Amino acid sequence: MSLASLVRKLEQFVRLSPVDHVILNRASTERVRHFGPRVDIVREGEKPKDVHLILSGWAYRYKQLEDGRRQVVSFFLPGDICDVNVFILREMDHSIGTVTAVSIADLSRDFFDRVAAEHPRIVTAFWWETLVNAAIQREWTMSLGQRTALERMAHLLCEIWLRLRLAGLTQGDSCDFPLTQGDLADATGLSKVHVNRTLQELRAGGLIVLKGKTLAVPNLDRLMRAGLFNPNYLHMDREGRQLDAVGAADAAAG
Amino acid sequence: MSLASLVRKLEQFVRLSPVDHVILNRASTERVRHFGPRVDIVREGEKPKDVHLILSGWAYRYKQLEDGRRQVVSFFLPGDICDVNVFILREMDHSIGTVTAVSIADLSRDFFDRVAAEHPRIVTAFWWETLVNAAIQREWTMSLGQRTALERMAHLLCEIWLRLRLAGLTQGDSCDFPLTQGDLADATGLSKVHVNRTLQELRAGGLIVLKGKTLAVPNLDRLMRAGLFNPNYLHMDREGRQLDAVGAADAAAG
DNA sequence: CGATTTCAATAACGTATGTTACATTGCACA
DNA sequence: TGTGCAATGTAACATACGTTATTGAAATCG
Repeated sequence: MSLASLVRKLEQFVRLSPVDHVILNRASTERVRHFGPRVDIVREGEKPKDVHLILSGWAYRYKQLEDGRRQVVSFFLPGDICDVNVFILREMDHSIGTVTAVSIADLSRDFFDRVAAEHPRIVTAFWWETLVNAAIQREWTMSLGQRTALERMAHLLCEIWLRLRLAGLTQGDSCDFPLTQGDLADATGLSKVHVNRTLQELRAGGLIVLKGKTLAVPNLDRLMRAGLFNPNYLHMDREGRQLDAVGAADAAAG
Repeated sequence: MSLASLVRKLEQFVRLSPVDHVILNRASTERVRHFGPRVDIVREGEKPKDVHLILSGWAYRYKQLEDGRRQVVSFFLPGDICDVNVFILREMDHSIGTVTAVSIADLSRDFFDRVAAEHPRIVTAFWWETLVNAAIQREWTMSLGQRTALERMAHLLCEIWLRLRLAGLTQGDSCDFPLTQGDLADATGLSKVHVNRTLQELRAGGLIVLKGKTLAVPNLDRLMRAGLFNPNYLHMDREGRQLDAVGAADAAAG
């Protein structure tokens, strides 16, 4: 639909010039594609051709073993960029599939070359995106290696919540939440049955309200404590600006 | 000691010019520091100031929970670069510690700015490094989420083996291996006891010979099968050049 | 609008891996 | 050249989570 989420997110970190806005706007309207829900956008083994910018909808990156075991290795929310500069690699080592209907803009190699030469702020912003995604992946490693099922689930929900909030996609204490328990199982490395048990436990503790495709987080602090969640790895701050300020601004705006 | 491993590795992917070599050589001799074994180089919460290039020795990145649970999220081998452009972030979200004695070269922000402007090959090579590290982190997510203890351990050993080989640090079918079972436990998310059981099982199957600080892999193919290891994620190939060619060249040279 | 499939919920039972404890080996250093 | 501490090895026991199966509730669709 729009690149509002991307701009909102990047501007938490760097101040973009009016020209930068024009550049990003053009890049995100030129080559747009639409996909249905539960469909593959990119398959492991393919030659990466473009960088994908999620304009709307949810998607995930996943890997699969020959025997069918499947791991979701990251989620893409609106405003996320799949992988800056992937096209220098020969083939994809993972697949990307949609959760909901998704609109993406394809960013070409040329686009990046031009940006690199002429728009240093955007370059910095993209490096920020790259480094944060790396940090998220490390935190998932931490979760899968050390956190219990309950902690892991709480942690994941906190992360998604904060990322949505940064993109301007939460309303008060609730948000759209299109993931099934199967998706959560693939992302947390738990069985579907145990995901169900774990969600029940979070509900019983009043930590989440999850019904249909809506998630509410009545008390983020408590959920964060349950997930041993330290938001530092999301690097949602510019010099002199704290995470709380972001949240407060959001609350005031919404 | 030297940047031979870095250059060897990068040149598997891009062909660097003589000038590029000079640039890298200067960068890696200007500001060198030495550390003892089992020491922290960087601590979570610190302001990142430089990018670190490992000249010699092994190190790891790790994260820790308040109650002490600890996860190694990646290993650094000679020739590895810790995180291109980290200095744009406000604070480290993880720590870096040494396994053995380590020599590192600190690469400054200025260095990257100059390289970006004048040495496109090096930029491409650094992007390759960045993308491969991201792919490795995803593969660890896969391992921790889906692979059994045995598969996980076999997979990790394959990965380390191939990375060492690419850096020119294997001799025939064996290599230095300074990790303790405790390190392996922190990296695989298993207990030390189960790491021991798992190594015994790999030994019993003739998949590894691990004694003292030396690892031998008598049959890489079998170890790869045991770990459900697909080397694609390491992207050890340039157009028209296959992984096998790399291995063959190495065998011939060694 | 009924038919069909997907998703969520729950129960009974199984197991891979964790925990605690202690013995043994190896290696750094006095 | 012992002596002490870290690393490895092993056993007995505990448990968090997986597996299989069944049911009901919601979406989805012809």
